Amino acid sequence: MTAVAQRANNRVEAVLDAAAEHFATKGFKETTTRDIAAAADMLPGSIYYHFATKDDLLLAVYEEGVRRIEDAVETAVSDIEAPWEQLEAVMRAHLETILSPTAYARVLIRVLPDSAPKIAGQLKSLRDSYERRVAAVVDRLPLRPEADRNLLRLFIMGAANHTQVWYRPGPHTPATIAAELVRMFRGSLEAEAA
Amino acid sequence: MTAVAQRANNRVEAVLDAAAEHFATKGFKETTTRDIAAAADMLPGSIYYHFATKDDLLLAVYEEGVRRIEDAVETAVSDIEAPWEQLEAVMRAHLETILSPTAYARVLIRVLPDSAPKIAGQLKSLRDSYERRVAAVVDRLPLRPEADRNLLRLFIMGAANHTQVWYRPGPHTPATIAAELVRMFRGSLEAEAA
Amino acid sequence: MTAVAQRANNRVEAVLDAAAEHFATKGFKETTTRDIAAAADMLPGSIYYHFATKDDLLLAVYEEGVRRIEDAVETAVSDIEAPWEQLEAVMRAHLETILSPTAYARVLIRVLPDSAPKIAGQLKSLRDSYERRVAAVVDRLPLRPEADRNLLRLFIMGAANHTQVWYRPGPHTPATIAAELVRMFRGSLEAEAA
Amino acid sequence: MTAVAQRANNRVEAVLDAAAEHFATKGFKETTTRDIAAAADMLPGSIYYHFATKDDLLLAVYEEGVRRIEDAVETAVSDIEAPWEQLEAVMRAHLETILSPTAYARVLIRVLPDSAPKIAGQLKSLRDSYERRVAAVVDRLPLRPEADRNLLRLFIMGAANHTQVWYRPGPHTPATIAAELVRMFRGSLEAEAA
DNA sequence: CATGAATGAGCCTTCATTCAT
DNA sequence: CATGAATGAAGGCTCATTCAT
Repeated sequence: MTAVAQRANNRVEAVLDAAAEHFATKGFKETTTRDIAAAADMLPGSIYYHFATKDDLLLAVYEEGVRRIEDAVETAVSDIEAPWEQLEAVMRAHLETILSPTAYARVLIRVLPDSAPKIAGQLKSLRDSYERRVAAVVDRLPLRPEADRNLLRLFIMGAANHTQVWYRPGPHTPATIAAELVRMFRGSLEAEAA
Repeated sequence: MTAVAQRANNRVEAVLDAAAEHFATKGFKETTTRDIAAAADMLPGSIYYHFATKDDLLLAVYEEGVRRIEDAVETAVSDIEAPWEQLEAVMRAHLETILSPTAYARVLIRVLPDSAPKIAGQLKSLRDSYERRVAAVVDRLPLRPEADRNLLRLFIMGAANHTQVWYRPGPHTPATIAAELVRMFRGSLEAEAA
Repeated sequence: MTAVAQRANNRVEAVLDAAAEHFATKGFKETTTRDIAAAADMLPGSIYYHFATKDDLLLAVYEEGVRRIEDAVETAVSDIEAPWEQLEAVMRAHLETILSPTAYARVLIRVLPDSAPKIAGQLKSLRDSYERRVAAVVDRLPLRPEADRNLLRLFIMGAANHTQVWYRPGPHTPATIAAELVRMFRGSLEAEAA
Repeated sequence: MTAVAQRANNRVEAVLDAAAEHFATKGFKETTTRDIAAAADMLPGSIYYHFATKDDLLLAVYEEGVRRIEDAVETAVSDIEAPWEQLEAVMRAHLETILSPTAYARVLIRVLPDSAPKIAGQLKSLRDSYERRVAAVVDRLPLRPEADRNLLRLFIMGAANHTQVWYRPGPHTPATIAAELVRMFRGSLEAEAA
């Protein structure tokens, strides 16, 4: 990569970082393109050299967010075989990602797809893509016959994402929260060992 | 109440209903005062006869929303003594309220307090007020010693509120969801009977 | 009409007048909505209370322009029976209208339909409507058999509209120009009297 | 001319061709410098290596347009002596040029001088230069004493230029149109042979 | 009580132009 | 010669809010 291309990438990334940060913190509508430009140390019009519309910017942030959280999850899962331990690893990676100061994945939770009606469909697809990855892990869990696997997934995701509202650094860490979360469900739902 | 005052109230309520509906469905920023006026069958300026600002409208909706959900919970809890059954009743009332087409309480979940920075503090207080009511019910649960009561509450609320994103009328109802939700946690956390 | 409605109409007309004046003089793209607002003694946003878009404004001006020039032509033609005299009357009315300081009809000639791609079709329809009215008059002319009626109409309209580029008040008036114009074509094209 | 200078000329010509094409088709304001750059297979900034401003580009196109149409007219007129036949040859050359897909001369008709206020004077001069050449031909016509030579010229030019609006390839060609046009005026205006 | 025209700050976006490389 | 990232003024449009009636 040439020095020029390097710098170019840096600027795009700077814009993207700034956008992610603002979207995650204040919301999509609440963020102005001027906010983003200022945070990226650019002038208002300059953003549009790199992104055609504000919607496109959100889409790019979403894509990067999904890439990051899927990567994190994939890595976490890679060398774990036991289903419940796998779920815990996933939740730990999930929480670490959506609670990290790096904003991309936080946007996935904070900004609802219909904040940008024109691209709502694409945003939903991105969310779904990730959700399916998590579902695959849930699907491997050995559950008591009467358990509703679908509800389990929805409850767990709801509980996990809600941390974004209340979590502050303190005694609990993403890791301990993930452990507790999985433990609570596992206790009632795990199939009896044969 | 005089007939005139009655009519006045009707207009205020019409505005409030319209605002709640739109806030719950599209979000605060995404809703224009014109949207609300049109839905209340008024002209744009007329809203300001009843409410000084758009923020005030949101505050009023929040207040009404808290009132309603607290009422629902209070009623649900009133003649149940057993702690876990009480929690289930609370969750049932909670879900029925935030999933009901009547929009007030839905706004509590959908619209984050910092959508309106100037009144964010007041909005948070209102949310907290309700959250404390639920906490009181959680506090009565007999839990195993190692269980984290605080996390339990946050997980449950997260899981419950998340229904707003995925719930569609179908085989599950707020009642069955509440039952499942409480059952899952109870199984792992309930203290052994003496 | 109430006094209020009267004032309202006045404001709409003021906007329309200002828009017509600017469109006719500087062109559509070259005119800013701020120009129009200033000329109508309003603030930039105020125009949008009356017209949804700048395109709509152009459409309204076009409509009024067609209405005026068609009225003028209709009146001119009404009590004349002789075909060539009728054509002269039409051309006189046409020239008086497109050269008058009142700008509406001038816009029809000056602003091409594809200045506003989204409404180009509607603008063309409006032009065509008028063009057909003129064609009806041309169709009544008794011409030598070898004459091309269609070309005649196109030449006459071209010559007439071009006055907008060169005409300045002076010895010639719309009336004398119309007379000359028709005379030039009539001499070569009129069918021999039986 | 060196090979380098040759290539340089090629680039200038490419820009000019692209500009002419776009100005003629969409208008001056409606064309962006990016449109032109793209059509010339360059990057946005590169145009400015060859032309200082967008206005300069228009000026250059105008100049080339005048050069071409004057050349065409000069050639057409060169070996014809009879005045009316000369006029027909001029009109044929004129129409062929302003209707040809090669865009330079089309711009002269399509883009009004005050599209670019700063150079409007120069653009008008260029137009006038050509107009005078045509006037010289009209001046040679033997006309009846009462005919207005000036109006004749203006009518003819108006009718001819208007073809740009309505002409589509079909039964008529520039040549047949020119013939008809001159015939129509000649019939009424030609002085009686002595 | 309500109106509805008007406001004006501010938003997203465009685009001719610049300039370091 | 050409690049391409960046500029910054300006444009069309939105919308919470005001106010005379």
